[in-house]
Amino acid sequence: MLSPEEQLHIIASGAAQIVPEAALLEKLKRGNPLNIKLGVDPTAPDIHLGHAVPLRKLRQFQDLGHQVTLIIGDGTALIGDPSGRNTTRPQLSREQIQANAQTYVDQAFKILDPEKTTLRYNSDWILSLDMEQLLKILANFTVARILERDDFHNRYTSGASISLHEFLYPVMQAYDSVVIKADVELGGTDQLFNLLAGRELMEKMGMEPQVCLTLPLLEGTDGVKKMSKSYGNYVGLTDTPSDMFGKIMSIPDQLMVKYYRLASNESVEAIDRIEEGLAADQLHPNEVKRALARNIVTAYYDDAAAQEAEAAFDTVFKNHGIPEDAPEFAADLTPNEEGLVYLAKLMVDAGLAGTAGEARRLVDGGGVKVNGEALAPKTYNVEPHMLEGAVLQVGKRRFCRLV
RNA sequence: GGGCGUGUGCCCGAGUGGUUAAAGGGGACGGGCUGUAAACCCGUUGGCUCUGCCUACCUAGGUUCGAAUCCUAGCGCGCCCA
Repeated sequence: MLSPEEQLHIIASGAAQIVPEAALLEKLKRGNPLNIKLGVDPTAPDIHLGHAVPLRKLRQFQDLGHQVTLIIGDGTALIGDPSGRNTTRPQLSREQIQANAQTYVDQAFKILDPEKTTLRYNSDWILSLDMEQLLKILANFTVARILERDDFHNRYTSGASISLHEFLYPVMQAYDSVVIKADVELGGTDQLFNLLAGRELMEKMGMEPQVCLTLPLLEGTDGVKKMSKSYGNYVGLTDTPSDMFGKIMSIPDQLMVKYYRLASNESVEAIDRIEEGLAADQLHPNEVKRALARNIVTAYYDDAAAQEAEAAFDTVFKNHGIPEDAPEFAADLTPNEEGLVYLAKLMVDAGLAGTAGEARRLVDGGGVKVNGEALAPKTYNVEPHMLEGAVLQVGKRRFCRLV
């Protein structure tokens, strides 16, 4: 068992803020397993590394001997978290919520230790509250307090609508903490208000308040915007090992340590050394990034998969070879009257280009290769024998084997 | 309910009757350099077997030889008044 101070060092790694840190140390010093809470909205069916950040932090707590309560917010989802929104969220149907929750849980247990995880659905207690109980809870909050929230404040002052039920979201999330008697609650930095509401409510209801731990938002592979499916800059937990490896290799160098802390399985001690090594120019960034990519692939698959992914990566990008798992396409090589095959259309059919015009432009830009040989500009029609069993390549990463 | 304004390509944003498939920027994609990073340089960015044709500047009509540009109505958005 690590000392409370050592535990705190690990817990604080990568965290944005711990409110209040002293209280967390106090709790750790008692030596009992703490109850760590994370509430999730069952709205996002595919999880990516960004969603996984708090899950990884929970896992660290588990590895330190603590217990986790994962709350599926199927009750609060009926409200829809107004965080960061400037409009009211659509309310999801019960069936949709149920399906999303299951997908989420399946993926979450790739990270969490099931032995130390309690799974709760907050509809169990939220939807059975009677009016008397609800009023008692609501009496602990003031309108002014709730309006302090940035998003509510902005919407209120700008004249946008706020439905009354949205006011209840932070209250219900806070009530979750009361029900499960949370010691610590995790969330993104945008969740701080909700987490603090939990702290306040517990205190007002005569309980020891929870500690709030926020985690930074993880930037996506572009290194600028937060990781999100809609920005197309995400690394999905169910991505293939090769994709996962390649996407991680493409992140900007400055993000490597952050990814290590928030998205990898590496020990905090080792990450501290890597950070120092990079700062002192003693470690080569490319080696560090490779190790990071291996680590993350290993976390979601295994060692062998990581090695294969790295080898495939080298084949394509270091040795400019052709990957073994290139998708195959049964091309129609029937020539036209001139005895040629219109390549631009074929590329569209094979999924290598969106339109024939784009394919033509790619050819003109020198981005299209047949068996590793770049086509000359204007080569939109080629002789059929050139394509038989050939490998078509667009750019560095798109391949297609014709069969 | 009344008044004013605004609506352009993936996004922002010029253009205000005629070489306009629409300046400029961002993003994205391709090439070079490299560590598939960043930075930098170059190119592309409506569709089509393309020296041409077709479709486009919110939608529907209209004026005109000719409209993204003018007119009318509708829709969306913004501001002001009630």
